[in-house]
Amino acid sequence: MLLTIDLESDQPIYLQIRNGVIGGIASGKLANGDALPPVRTLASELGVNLHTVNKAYKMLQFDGFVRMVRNRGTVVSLGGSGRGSVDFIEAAAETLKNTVSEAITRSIGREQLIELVNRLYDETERDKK
Amino acid sequence: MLLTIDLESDQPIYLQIRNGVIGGIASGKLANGDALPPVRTLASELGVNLHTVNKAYKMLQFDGFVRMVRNRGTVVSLGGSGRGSVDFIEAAAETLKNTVSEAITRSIGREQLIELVNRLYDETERDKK
DNA sequence: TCATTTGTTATACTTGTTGTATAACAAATG
DNA sequence: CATTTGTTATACAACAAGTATAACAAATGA
Repeated sequence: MLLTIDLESDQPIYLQIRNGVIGGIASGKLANGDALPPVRTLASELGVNLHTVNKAYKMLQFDGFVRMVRNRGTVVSLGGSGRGSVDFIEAAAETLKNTVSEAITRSIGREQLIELVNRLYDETERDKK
Repeated sequence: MLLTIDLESDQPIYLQIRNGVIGGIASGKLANGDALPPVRTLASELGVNLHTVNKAYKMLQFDGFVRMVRNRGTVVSLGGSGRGSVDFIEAAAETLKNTVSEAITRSIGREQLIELVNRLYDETERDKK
């Protein structure tokens, strides 16, 4: 199974799908040119509605991870247009800002967060190439 | 003004208030024992409803940042009980996981994210002590 | 004693988001 | 010409966010 979702999660299903695909690309399980399952197929496998998968795919397309072509399917397609890496860094800074603030109030030093970042890189890239 | 909020943000107002207070503590603008404005006062200053502020304060209390006492107000109170630092690290890992995945797909190396973490620590702690 | 302050609780309403359910449409393929 | 696959359009239910009011409870101070 390419993806699993957690209906109990506080994270919306369509975001879980989106993030799962991005995780698959990051870990090398999905490579440029690979086809994703058709929206109806994945929806059926996950037990959710077609629109929920479609929303995730469209977001991935908007962010430049895939291309959707009617009748041909949805294919991993990096390097095209889409939301740029500059935008990403800014968004990441916004997210991390809160994490850092809370870490400081809990006396968690930067070394610990940096160690966490390193660990997550290692875990994600472990099986890659 | 202790806090500013952005009504256009995709982040809920009560979270902006919560995060703003945590940011104030992290940066030293708010110290242990400092009183926060009464819910009605802050609500009026921000132009939002009393319940929105109350929700933020309750969350801060739940996470161990403040104590609310009827008729006495809401006071910064670190070090008590509340959600622990272990929980925080786990939550941070969950959040960072997606950021790291997306960074990898965009060929953003760990050095860049680590640099970002360092920058955010510096900016937050700049005026502290 | 009594008004004030401050958090607490309760009810109701509006708006937007998430997710489902159906159906039909459009283009490429075999 | 049927099939596949994404697209578009409604409609509906459930929930979250935010507002609006009102009343309650406990401590403080005049």
